Amino acid sequence: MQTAYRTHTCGELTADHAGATVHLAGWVDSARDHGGVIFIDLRDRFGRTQCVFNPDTSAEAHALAETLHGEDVLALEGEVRPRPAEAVNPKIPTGAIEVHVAQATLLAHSEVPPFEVADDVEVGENVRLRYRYIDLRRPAMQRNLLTRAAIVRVMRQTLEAEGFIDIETPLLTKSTPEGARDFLVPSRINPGRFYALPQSPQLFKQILMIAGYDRYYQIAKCLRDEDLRADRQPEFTQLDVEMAFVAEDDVMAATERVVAAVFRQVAGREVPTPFPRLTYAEAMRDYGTDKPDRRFGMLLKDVSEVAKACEFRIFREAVEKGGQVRGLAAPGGKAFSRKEIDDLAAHAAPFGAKGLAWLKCEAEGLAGPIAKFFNEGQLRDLREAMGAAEGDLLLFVADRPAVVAASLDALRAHLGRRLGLVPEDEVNLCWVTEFPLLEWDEETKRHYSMHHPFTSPRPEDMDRLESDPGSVRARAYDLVLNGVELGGGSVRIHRPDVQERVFRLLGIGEEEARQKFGFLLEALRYGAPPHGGIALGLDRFVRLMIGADSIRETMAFPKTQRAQCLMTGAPGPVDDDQLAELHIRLRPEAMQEE
RNA sequence: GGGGGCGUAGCUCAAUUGGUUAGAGUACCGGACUGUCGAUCCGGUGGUUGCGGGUUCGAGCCCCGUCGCCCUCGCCA
Repeated sequence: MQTAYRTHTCGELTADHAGATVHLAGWVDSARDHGGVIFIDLRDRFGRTQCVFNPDTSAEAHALAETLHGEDVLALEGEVRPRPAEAVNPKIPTGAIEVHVAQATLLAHSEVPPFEVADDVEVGENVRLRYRYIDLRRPAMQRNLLTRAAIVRVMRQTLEAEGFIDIETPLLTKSTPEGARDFLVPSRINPGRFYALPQSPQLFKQILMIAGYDRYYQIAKCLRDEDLRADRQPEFTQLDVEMAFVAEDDVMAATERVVAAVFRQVAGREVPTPFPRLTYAEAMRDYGTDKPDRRFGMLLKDVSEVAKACEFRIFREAVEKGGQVRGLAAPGGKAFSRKEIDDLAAHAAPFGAKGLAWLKCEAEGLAGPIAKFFNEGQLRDLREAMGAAEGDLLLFVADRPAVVAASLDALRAHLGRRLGLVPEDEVNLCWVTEFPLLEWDEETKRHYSMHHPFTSPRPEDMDRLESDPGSVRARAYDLVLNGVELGGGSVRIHRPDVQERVFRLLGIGEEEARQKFGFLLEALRYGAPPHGGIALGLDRFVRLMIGADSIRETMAFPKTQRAQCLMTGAPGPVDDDQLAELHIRLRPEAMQEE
C-alpha cells in the first residue's frame, strides 16, 4: 500500500515495526490536546493509528497539531515506538504502538462535518444521504461495503473456478412488454425512438447460450421504474447466471456451491447443502407465501371441513362460496387481551381479511366468542386440525384462498417476531419449486407469466398448456433465505414452437411477438441448446449477511423513496437545448419553475 | 394513488399536553492541562420549532394546506 504519501496504512503498524521511521496519511479521527503532548488518531479505511505530537520532539509539528480538527487530511513522518505498558490500547490492532511525529503536513482542511464520523452517533437518514461521503467514512458503512466486495469476490472466484465466464450485456436495449415499468432513454439519432434500460439481462444471456457461451455470469445492474421499498431500489444488482445443457438440479447445485462458499468465506458459517426444497403448493399450504420463513413453525392449518358444517355463518359461507377457512395456533397466545387480538386483526386487515376469528385453548377445551357456533365434536376436530396445545391462541381467516394466505402469512410473520419465535442468528435457506407457469389476472381477464414468458413448462404438464393452462407448472425455482426471496431462475424454453405456444397463451399475438421478441424466436430457430439459469439479488444477499434493515445500507449511493439522490440532486431538470436535441417536448404538467 | 410515523440548535433529542425568556447531551468557539484514547476541567456562541395560512389574549403543541424523510398496501413478469 506504499505510495508517494505513505509507507504504511493506518491499520498495519504493530510492535514489530518499533523503531522504524514511517510515513502515514489519513484523516484526523480525534485529537486530544493535553496542552503539552497532543494525541491524534489518524484514520484511513485500513484502521487507526495514534500519533503523538510532543513539543520536545518537534515544536513545528506540535504547533500544526494544535490547529487540527476532525476530518482534516494529514500526512506525517515519525518514529514507531512501543507504547508505555499502561497506555496500550487493546481495543485496536495498532494499540501496542504509536508514532512520534517529527514532521507533519496538512494536505486538506475540512470544514466542521455535519455529523461525527462514528457508529455510535445516530443520524437521520436524509442527513446521511445528503452528505454520503461523510457517512461512508463511518466504520459501519465501511464494513458494509467491504462485506459486499468480499461477497462479490467469492461469487466470482467460485464461478470462475467452475468455468463460468463474465460477459457484459448492453445497458441501452429494447423495451419489452410485461414485467416492470421500463426506464426509457431517448435516442438523439433516432427521433421518437427510445432505448429501455434492462430490467435484467434475461434475453441477452439466453442468446449467449444459443451463441455457445456455455456458463455465463455477470454482476449485472438491473433497472426497474417501480415504487421503492426498504429492499427495493430503482437500480439494483444481480448475480446473473446462465448455463447450457442443464436441468433444474444443475443450476440449483451450482447456486448452492456459490451461496455456501459465500457463507463459508465471508461469514465463516457452514450451510448444509443441498438446501431443502418445497413445492410452491406446499409453501402456500403451510406458510401462505412462496417465500416462507422456515426459522419457526406456527404453520397454517386448513379447517374448511369443520367450518363447512358449523353454525358460524361467516365460516360456512366462505367455504360455500369456494373459499376456505384456515388458521394458525399462536403458542402462549391465550394470554392476549382483547385489545391485543384486535391489534393482530389490524395486521391481517391490509391483506383483505375482513375479520379475525379466534379461540383460546383452555384446559377444558376451546373457548371464545365463536365457540358457541360449534358443537363439542366440531370443537374437538378444530383443536385436532390445528394441532393446538393448551395456552394457544387460535386465529382464523375465512375468505378467498389468496386473501386467507396473504393475511395469515402477514399474521404469522408478525406473531413470530412478537412472540420471539424467530431465531435471529439462524440461516435458513430453501428452494421453492414447481411454481405455476401462469397467473390469472382478474382485472384484465388474462394470464400473465408468474416468472417470465421464457420459462419452460414442466414436460409432464405440457399437454395441458391449452386445455388447462392454470394447472401447468413451470420449471422454475426460487431461493429463499429467512423468508426473503434471494433470487429465482428457471429452465428456459429452447424450442421455438413451445415459445410461440406460450406467447399465444399470454395473449401476445404473432405480430406483437415478432415485433418485441422476434430476435429471440429467430435465434431459437438456429440451434438453441437446452439452457437455464438464475439471478440472485446481491443487495438483499448483502443486507441479510450484514443484518441491516434496508438494502440502502449495502449501497454506496442509494436513492430515497422518491427515487432521488439527495447528494447529487438527481433526477434534475435539463436545458431546453438538450431536450430539443432529443426531440422531446415536456407536457404542461411536467413543466416546473426553477 | 391509499394508509401510517416523523420533522425543534450542525447532530441526537426534551419542552409538565395551549402559557410568559424553547432546554439537555454532543459538536463548535475560547481558556487550562505533557499519557490520553468517547480525554478531563472552566467558560461561551448557537433557534424562521420544515414552509404557508388559520383559531386564540397567547401556538413548538390545536386546525387546514404544503414540502421532505421513513414504513407499508397497490405496483415490482
